[in-house]
Amino acid sequence: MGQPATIKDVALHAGCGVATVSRVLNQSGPASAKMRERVLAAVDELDFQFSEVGRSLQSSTTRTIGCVVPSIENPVYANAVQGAQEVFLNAGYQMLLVCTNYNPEIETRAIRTLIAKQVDGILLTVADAQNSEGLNLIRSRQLPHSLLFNEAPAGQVSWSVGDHAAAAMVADVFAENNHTYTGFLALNFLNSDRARQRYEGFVERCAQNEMAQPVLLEVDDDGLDLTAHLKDFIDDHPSLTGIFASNDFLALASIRSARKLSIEVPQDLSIVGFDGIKVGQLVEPSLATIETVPQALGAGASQTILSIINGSAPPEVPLEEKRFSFRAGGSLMHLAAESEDDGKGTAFPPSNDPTHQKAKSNRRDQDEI
Amino acid sequence: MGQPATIKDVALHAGCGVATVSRVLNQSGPASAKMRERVLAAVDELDFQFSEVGRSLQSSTTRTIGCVVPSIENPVYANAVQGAQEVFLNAGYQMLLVCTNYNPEIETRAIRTLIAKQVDGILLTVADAQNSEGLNLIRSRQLPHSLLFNEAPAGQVSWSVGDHAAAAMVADVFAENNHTYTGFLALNFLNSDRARQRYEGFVERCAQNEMAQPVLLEVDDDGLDLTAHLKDFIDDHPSLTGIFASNDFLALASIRSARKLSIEVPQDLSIVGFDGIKVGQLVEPSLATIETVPQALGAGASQTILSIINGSAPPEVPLEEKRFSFRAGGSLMHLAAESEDDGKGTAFPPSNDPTHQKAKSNRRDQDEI
DNA sequence: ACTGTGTTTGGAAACGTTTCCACTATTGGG
DNA sequence: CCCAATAGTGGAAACGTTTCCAAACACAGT
Repeated sequence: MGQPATIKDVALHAGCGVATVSRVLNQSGPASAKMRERVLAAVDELDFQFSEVGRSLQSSTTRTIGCVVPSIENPVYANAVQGAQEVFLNAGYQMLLVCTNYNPEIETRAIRTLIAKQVDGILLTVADAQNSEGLNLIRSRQLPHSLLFNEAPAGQVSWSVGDHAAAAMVADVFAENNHTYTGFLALNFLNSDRARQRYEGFVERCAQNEMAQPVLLEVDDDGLDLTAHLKDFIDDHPSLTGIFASNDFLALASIRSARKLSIEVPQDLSIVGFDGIKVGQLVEPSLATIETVPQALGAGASQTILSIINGSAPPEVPLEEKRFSFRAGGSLMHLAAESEDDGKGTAFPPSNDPTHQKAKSNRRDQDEI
Repeated sequence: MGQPATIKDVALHAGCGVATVSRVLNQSGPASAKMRERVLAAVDELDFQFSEVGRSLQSSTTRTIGCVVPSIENPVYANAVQGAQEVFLNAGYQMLLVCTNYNPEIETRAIRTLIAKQVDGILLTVADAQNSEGLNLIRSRQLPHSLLFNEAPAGQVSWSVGDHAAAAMVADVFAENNHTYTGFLALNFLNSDRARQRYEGFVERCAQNEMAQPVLLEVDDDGLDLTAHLKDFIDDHPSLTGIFASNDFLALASIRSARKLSIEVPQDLSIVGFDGIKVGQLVEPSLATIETVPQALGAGASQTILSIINGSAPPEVPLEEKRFSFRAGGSLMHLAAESEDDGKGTAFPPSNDPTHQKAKSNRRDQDEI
């Protein structure tokens, strides 16, 4: 059998018109028992299956959603995409996935192709939400869509972590633990508006907490060897007691580099990460970090799109408190009240990590440590 | 503007026939300069873009590839999918992604839908390659496809790690380090033919190396708390000196559980993982593991599909030696030649991990440790 | 001026589906 | 026994594209 059977072949085989076949198979109209049987037999015989392409042309709907993210090597995006995929699949949609590698050109081209393929909606994380050609295309075609991880420009919906506030929470945590001199460690600072927002949130709140202005350390290579960078950084800023890494991998790499430099974490240096990836809880010391819920964000954004498509009420974006929380961990140390530059404070008992403990900005949840 | 413009609208606007528009835009035939200009102006005016749906119907090609994997939360699959996606995108194809969650029913339904959508090829990792309804559908339609991570049944191509041989290498490594009593730790043993093959390869080579028959420990929950399991396991088999975990997350979780039970890794217990995920090198002790190249496998499998589509020569699947290697790490200890059950052997210097070092089956590459 | 060549052009069919509409049986009631 | 409903059926148009083919046109050489 060469080409797959079409509805015409079935009609021919069953000795009826194509309309009848369509009605029987879609149960969309009357059909005698006799006809139904003959059609079903022919379908069975020919191994017939409707072509969604023909169907799409006629119905101008493809049951397909586009999904554009920077990368799925990052477990945060992987989780979000997985959550989205699941929601879509349950609703009878499949997902076209494009990874842009933070490259705006790929981003634009991909979105253009998705539009040409007439996807019913697009879920996307763009490099820069303020200035995205692809996003403009989507908007001008009024295609159902939702932003994910991007802060929405105006009064638009967006399923983002709340990077600004989360980073501010990190500043609070540092303050509660008497850290004054901190650094901010970022990768890909230029390409990502998310890293920038974390930086801003952190800096602002540090100022409010009367801490020193955080020092920015920007690394460019994706490799894991931060040792040289870290050494320079510490040498230049010897009074530093804590580093906020803009994601957990950077945080883990910092811990490892510190170890190589004989800097003890957390005794000599505290590290706080961002994202809350799974392995953070498996390592020693466990990683203090901002825990996020990427899967829930992905699922929520998908539901937003689905509700736009079928005109139902879109889900509410949860409050910030539901989107992130501080996860305590052994990589952060509580300093003595009068912070010393070289402050070896209270020993941190190993393997003591009250996982998933929340910090409210104005309380000191870490007291018992 | 309500509905998007079609080629007819453009023709009308430019005062010509649709054939001319098609020729101009596709540069697929002659057109006078005047006509070209008018058409281009109309396109600009109407913001016209071809509909891939109409095009697909006419050309019976969709420039879309289906990709079916168990999950992308697992970084191994995430890497592979990313590698595949990149190759496809460069070749002008987009990728429909479905995650099956190891559920054969979802797998079958997804493949059926992909076929209906007339994808030009399918890249897939099935739960059980010997017995996959979806795979049979694909085969009977002669759709270009390639297996990924599955061992191919007969003389078919398959981009797999070589689980059997890789697990055998782990047995060799244990033997070279004088471990005799080992255990095999698996998650999802029932749903995955990959875990089974690793187990078999490990068991067979252990026998060849005159080691004891490995003890099987199967865990079912995806949570990270192996402590109870591990305690029972060690209590039941006190002579155990090494555990082969069927993936790196399990290995890391084991290390953490061991720490909670005051079992020192590697002094009291050696752990070897499988996959070679990035974080394995960031933790202390660093994880001894089988390093794999998921991205390369994903890319290779994609190229296989593309070459089937356009009739060119398919790429060769690399030799097993290129697909995995042993990565030494601090979680594996070299025991004294006469292995003792409680053998506290030579101390393992912390932070000594010759990363990415290969072990040939018949040599003792670990000598210098 | 007219034929022959070569270049542009547009009409129409085809791809696989759904759906409207008109047509033919079938049935029930008078 | 006839008429009016009604259930069942199939032809045809439409969706947006490409491509075949015939028609129209321009132009050079006689």
